[in-house]
Amino acid sequence: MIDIKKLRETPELYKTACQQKGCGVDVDELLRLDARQLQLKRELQEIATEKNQTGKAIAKMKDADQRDQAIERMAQLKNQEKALTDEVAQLEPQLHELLLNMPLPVHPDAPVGPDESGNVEVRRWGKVREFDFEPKDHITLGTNLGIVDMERGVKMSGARNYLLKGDGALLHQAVLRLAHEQMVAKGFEPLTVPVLTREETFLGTGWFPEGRSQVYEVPRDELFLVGTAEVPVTSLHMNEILDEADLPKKYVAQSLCFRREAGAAGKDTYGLYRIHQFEKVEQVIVCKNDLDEAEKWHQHILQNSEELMQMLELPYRVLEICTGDMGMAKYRMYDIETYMPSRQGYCETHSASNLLDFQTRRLNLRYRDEDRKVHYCISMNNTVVASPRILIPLMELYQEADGTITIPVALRPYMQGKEKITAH
RNA sequence: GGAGGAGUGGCCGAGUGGUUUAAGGCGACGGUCUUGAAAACCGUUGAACCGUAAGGUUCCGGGGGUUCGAAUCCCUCCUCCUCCGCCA
Repeated sequence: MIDIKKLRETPELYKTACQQKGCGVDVDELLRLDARQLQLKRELQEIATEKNQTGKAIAKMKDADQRDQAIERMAQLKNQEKALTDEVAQLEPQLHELLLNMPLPVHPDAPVGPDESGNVEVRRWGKVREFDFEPKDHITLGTNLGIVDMERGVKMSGARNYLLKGDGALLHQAVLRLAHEQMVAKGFEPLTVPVLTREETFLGTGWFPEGRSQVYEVPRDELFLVGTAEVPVTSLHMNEILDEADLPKKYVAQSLCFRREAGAAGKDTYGLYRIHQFEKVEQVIVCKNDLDEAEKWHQHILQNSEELMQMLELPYRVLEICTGDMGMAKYRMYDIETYMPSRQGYCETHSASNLLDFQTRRLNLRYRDEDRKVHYCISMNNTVVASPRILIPLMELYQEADGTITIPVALRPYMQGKEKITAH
């Protein structure tokens, strides 16, 4: 949700944002409805004032005629009020709809571009391994080693489902545990959060209405399965006013994530890349409303994830996402892409977004500063690691000619010191 | 799943249709006093919106209704508590 006051002051800024992001709404229409709505509210307020006064007067009236007159006046006022209220009731959902779909203007340095082709590579780390044998893909490797089972996953749950077994399951847990421990060591507060949450958490974090089709519903209980812990973690303090002294809130949460992948039919159907259920360690920071400070934390959460990739010795690159590819809610966004041999390139494994006060406005998440003034917080988030997607580069880059997989040094403590995954 | 009870400001808590402008207390903040502190006393102490301002409006868990008038009465949803059942 954008700030309607800012929109009134600088509509051009928002028209630009709509253009740059290739989404959004008719700004002039929104302003027209907003002006009408303000006018109606003003008139309603005047009526309410007179109603209040008249109501109080009636209580003190002794004269019956006078009293009847006042009551009749009240009836008139109520009729007027009804007419205006009806118009507001008609106007408000339209206005709300437009506001919900109004994109957030971006950081001045964010690259402008129509789609992913406009994303800008910021840096690369690590050397992509050159194989002196024909490398296998993660499914072939995993199936041969008995650590990945796609067939039975599909048997039980349909396409895009899988299961991990033995050292595969352990490797999955090992990555998550390493990531989680690193974040706790950096001072992030660990949370376990609900993965079934209410609609308002999805609306508040900006997943709804746009991404509704991506989310599994449990209609009987009016709950939804989260696609990321970002939803419950960012919603944690919704409708609260925090103390500035308690900011920033730095949270890390590991959770299951569920995605329907509607509209992705036929895309990335092979392997563990695009699947319905996975596990993710997510970092979320809620800080005060200061652009410089937010930028600092945004870089911080990006760096945290890069450090983990470096511990895992996986080659990656950092992309700054351009306007057309970042989504309406984002102010600035980086992806980390990790090299995946079977996909012959760098593929997204992390996404670091600074959303400014876009989510916090929807969530009504605020803080009180030293002068006791109330402001909306700024929220941002980044993947620490998501598995099994990260197992793709891990298995493929660490494979040996004999079909075994060397376990990265950083993960060995989480796998009973084991160095290699072999068939048995 | 069944049966009861309850939601009022940062917290506790009064308020069963109109002098409520939500009493009173606690906490917090400011002041007086003090070398400093404590105590005592005095004062301040929610949010959103409209308005240049004065001021006004809305909010007593959410939504709807009754009434000239609702924190108060009715409906509904949510949340919490107690007991029973089930359960990792």
